[in-house]
Amino acid sequence: MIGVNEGPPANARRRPATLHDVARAAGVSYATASRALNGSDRTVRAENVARVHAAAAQLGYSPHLSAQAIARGSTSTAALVVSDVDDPYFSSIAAGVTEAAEAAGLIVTMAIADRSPDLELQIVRSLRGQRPRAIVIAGSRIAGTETRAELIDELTAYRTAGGRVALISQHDLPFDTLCIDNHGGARRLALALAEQGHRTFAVIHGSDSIRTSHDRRAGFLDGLRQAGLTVDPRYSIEVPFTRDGGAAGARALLARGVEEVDVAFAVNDTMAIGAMTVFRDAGLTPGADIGVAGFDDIGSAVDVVPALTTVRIPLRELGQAAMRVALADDAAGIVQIPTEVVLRDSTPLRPRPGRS
Amino acid sequence: MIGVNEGPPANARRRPATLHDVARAAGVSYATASRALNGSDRTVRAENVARVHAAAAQLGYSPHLSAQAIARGSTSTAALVVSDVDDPYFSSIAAGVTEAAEAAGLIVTMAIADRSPDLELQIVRSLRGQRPRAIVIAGSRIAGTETRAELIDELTAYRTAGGRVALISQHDLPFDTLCIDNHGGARRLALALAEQGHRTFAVIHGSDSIRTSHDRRAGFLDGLRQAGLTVDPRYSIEVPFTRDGGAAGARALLARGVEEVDVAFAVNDTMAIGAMTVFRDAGLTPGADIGVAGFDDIGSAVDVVPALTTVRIPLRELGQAAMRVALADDAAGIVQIPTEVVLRDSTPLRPRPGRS
DNA sequence: TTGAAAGCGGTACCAG
DNA sequence: CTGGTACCGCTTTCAA
Repeated sequence: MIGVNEGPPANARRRPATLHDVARAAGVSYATASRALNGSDRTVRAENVARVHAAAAQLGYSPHLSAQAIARGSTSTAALVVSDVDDPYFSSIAAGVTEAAEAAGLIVTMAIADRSPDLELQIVRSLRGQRPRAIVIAGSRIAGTETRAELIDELTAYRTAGGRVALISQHDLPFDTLCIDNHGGARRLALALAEQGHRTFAVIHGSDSIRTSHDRRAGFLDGLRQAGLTVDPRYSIEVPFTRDGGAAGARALLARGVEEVDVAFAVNDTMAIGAMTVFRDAGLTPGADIGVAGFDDIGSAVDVVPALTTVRIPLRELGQAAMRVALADDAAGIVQIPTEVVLRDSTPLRPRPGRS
Repeated sequence: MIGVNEGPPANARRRPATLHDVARAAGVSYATASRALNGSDRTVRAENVARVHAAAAQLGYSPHLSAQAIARGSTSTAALVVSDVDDPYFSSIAAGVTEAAEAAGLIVTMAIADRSPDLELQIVRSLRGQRPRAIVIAGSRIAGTETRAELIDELTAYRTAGGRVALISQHDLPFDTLCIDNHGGARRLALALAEQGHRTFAVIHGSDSIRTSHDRRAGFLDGLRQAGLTVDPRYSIEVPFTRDGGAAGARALLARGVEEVDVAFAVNDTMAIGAMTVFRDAGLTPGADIGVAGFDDIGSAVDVVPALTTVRIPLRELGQAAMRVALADDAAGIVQIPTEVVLRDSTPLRPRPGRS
């Protein structure tokens, strides 16, 4: 068939076939082979196309993407930065981002910033070298970080060079941003709970320097205020923004006496779930003795018992939207992602009897 | 300072700075700039190094990784293929893989095969063009897939060209593979449950064409056999290998009558959790009226109520090990990843009273 | 220690 | 429609 019979034994470690090899094997010129294989406008005789493809298959040719990138001046890569894939919040977003990227024919490069602004900056720097078509960053920006300015510089340089960036939930940076309506969602949650008759609340939250935590807490308090209610400062507990933080918050709450509390609102679902476990271990039945609510609606929110009342964020869609915004030609500015209150069994329909 | 003052307005869309620009700005030659910035052996006068670095910073220079890759003949990328990131099993693995890759200074490219062997093949093909240093594939291979041979071809070509591959849990392919001890883990689980006094079991499993499901079921039956027990075929239920599949399995079980069943073993945790929810909705208390056990020990296994008895796989470590194996110089063959039975509250310490 | 220049694998323009 | 060839951005001999 095709004349390829020189070379070392079949399974030796061998330099991958180049376009040159393919062209020679097919008996056509370099340029023709290129056109037949990856050319945009096909002006190659059918017979030659066939020969080239046959040769390529025979040789196991795979176009060198880096070489293409350099020759074409653009890559087929998009980059994603998350704080931690092994967290349902981020993994759902990552799934969405990846879907949208693959739909656009892009390979996605993922980096994990491990909740460290320093690492995040370093990652963006190194990612920039890849010349991805877009960079999507999902993470909980920490207020007043020193690296903020440097991150902005880096992203600005990237964008100036033609790159596109989209941020998830880091409002205050000058780039297209998808904002979750943390404040509004938490506010509506508070109103819904007040409507159910709950009167006494605890808030288990992270540091106010974590914007997300701050906004959710503020929104919740706002909602309560709207309903003519407040939270006793004793019941406002700051802990790490994690499952174990939520558990610690619940323990702190127990120590301060929890008889009065109708509902403990934890600013994210994993914290709420951690808290629920602690309450249960202390002999309380969540949803009966004490209500618990979270935020995010991660997958397992429906699998815990009782199912968790929360504020739903369409995480996967959010990820998709982020990549689409990044890839779009025109700037999107701030895109608000709506949230939705989901009342489940972890907050009883009525507060415990004997209350006002 | 450094003489850069031609060019369009500052924030226009501008071609990213090249090494050439940097060299000119620093007043040194192209080669010197290269050496100062990314050269391995530094034989550049300190003063020039400083000038070059200053110019690079000034210009926001970022080395073009594709160009480096092509010039050096090797990339700084590793690739990961998973079935679905938005699944705690895979996201934990992905976290581990990424950790190990970043530790090795590699950027990771992640693709999602969506549990489709076709897509998986297509992904590997396209990934090969990236010339990653290693490809790690985590997915549940489906027996007798037509694409199997093509996948082997593709990976073989990749490896022949100097690439390294590691597979997670797809025993029968001729590449380094990390195998989870599914059979052994399930067997030991069965023995442990038998030891607790349980006698009647149900198995909720996926299609036998899913290797993982098959092995776990077989192992479980083996363990029971060792304990002189069997599973009534009526209680062996085939459903999709997903959470909803588990739920469906539980419903089927309820329809067949569940009074006799001491423990329902679902071949993975998400299935078990789905089943547990169905049992509860049917008025049964998991862990009291019926035992439930799973496999994997995903993060939420401890947060469901009752906490789930399962077989623990060190998922994150598994991911790390996979990348390390892939990156290592010498072939590892088959690496067995041990599993560990974890008895929790979802399987009561003793079977219900009134049983033998 | 430095500069010039030959690649690396492809793309795309320009004549034939 | 096809072949020749000038790049793309960077690394790395090879001389100077």
